[in-house]
Amino acid sequence: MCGDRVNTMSLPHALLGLLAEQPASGYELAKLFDLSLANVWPAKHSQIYPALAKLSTSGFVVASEEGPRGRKEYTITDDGRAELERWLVEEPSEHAVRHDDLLRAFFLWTLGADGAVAHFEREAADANDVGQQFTQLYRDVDWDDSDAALYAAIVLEQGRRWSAMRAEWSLWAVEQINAHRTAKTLTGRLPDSAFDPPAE
Amino acid sequence: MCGDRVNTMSLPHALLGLLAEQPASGYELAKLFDLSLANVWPAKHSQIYPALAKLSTSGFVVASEEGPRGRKEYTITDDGRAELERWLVEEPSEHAVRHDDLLRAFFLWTLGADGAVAHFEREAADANDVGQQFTQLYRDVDWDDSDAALYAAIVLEQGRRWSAMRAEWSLWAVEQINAHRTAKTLTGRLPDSAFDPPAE
DNA sequence: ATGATCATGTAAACTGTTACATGATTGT
DNA sequence: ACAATCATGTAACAGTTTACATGATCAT
Repeated sequence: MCGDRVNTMSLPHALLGLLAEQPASGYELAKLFDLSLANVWPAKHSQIYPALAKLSTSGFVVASEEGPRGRKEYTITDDGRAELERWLVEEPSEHAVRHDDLLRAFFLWTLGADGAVAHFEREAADANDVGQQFTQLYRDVDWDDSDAALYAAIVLEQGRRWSAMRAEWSLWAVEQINAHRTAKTLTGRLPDSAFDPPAE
Repeated sequence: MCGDRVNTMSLPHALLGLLAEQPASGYELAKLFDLSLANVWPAKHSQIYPALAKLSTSGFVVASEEGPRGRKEYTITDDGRAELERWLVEEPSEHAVRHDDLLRAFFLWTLGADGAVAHFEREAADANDVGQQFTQLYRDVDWDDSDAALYAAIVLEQGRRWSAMRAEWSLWAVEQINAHRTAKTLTGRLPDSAFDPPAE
C-alpha cells in the first residue's frame, strides 16, 4: 500500500524476518532475539517495541486487538514480505563490522611478547569454549524439518567455524610472535606462510 | 595525573593505540583509520576530533602548539600509555558483533532454495574477492621490522582466514540446501557433518 | 588562478543501551 | 501472599554517520 522502504539499518528487517515465519508479540520477538539472534543481531525490548510501532504505521505489519495482558500480536503483511525480500536481494550487505578483539590485537605489541602471547593463548581457549557452546546449542535445539530451521543451522555452523578459525589463528599468532622474538634480530622478516592464496 | 578511566567503548583506546607508536594530528589519525583500521574499527574525522579533545582534557594525550594549517600534534602521555595497557589487559572483549550478512542468511529461506543458492554463490565469490584484496594489501604494505608491523600483519591474516572461512562456508551452505531440497521429503534430517567438534 | 590536499571543527539525525516505570496473570 | 513471568512502554544517555562549514597551503 505505502511503499515506505525502510532504510539501511537492519532491525526492522530482522523483525519482518521473524514475523515471516509466524505472528508474534513484541515480548515474544524480544525472546527470539535472545535465543536465536543474540550472536548475530542483538536487540532489546526497548528498541523492539518502537520499531514494531513504526513498521505498523508503515503498513508492513498489522497489530491484533489487545489480548490478555495488553498483549498485541503482530502479523506480517504482503507489503512486509515484499520489503523483506527486497532487502534480502537488493540491499548490499556491509560486512564491515566492529571487532574490538581485533582492535586489541592490533595494539598488543605495547604489552611486550610475553603479554601478547598470554593474551592470544587466552583467546584460543576462549574461542574453543565458544565453539563448544555452539556445538552444544546445536544439540540442544529441537530442530524441525522447516526451511527456517535449516537456515538457522547454517548460521550456527558459521559460528562454529568462526570459533575454530579464531582458535587456530590465535595459536598461529603465538607461533609468529615467538618466531619474531628470536628471528627479528637475525632476519627481521614477517611471516610468508600467512599469505598463501586462499584455496578456491 | 588524573585517573579518569575511559569507559567501555573503544574509540579513545584506538586513538591511544595509534599514538603509542608515534605522535600524530587528528587528520593523520583519520587517515590511519581508513588505511589500517577500516575493517576493524572504522571512524570518521568528525568523531576523532572531539575524542582527541576529550583525551586531552583527561590528560591521556597532550597537544602541541598549532602548526602550519592550524595543525595540532597529539602525543600520548604516561597516563595515556597506562590507560591503554589497562584496557588491553583488564577490559573484557565483547566479541558480540553485528553480522548483517548472517542476519540475511537467517531469513534466506523466504527466497526459496534457488534464490538462497544464488545468494550463497555470490557470497562465496565475494568472500574470495575480499580475501584476494587482503592478500594484495599484505604485498603492497611496506612492512618494517617493528613489533607494530608484526601485529598489523597478524590482524590482516585474520581477515584473510575469515574470508577463506566465509567462502568455504557459503559453498557448504549451497550443498546443504541442495541436499535438503531432495532429502527433506525422504529423511527430513539436518546435516550431521556440520557439527563435528572443532579440532583442538 | 585554480584545484587538490591539508586541516579542523560543529550540528543534526539515527541507532542502540541502560535505567525507569507500570501493571496483569500464573503458579506455589 | 508472594514471586516469577508476561507484557508494554518511555527517557536519558552514548556512540556513529552524514552533512554543513571554514580556511590555509601547495603544485601546476
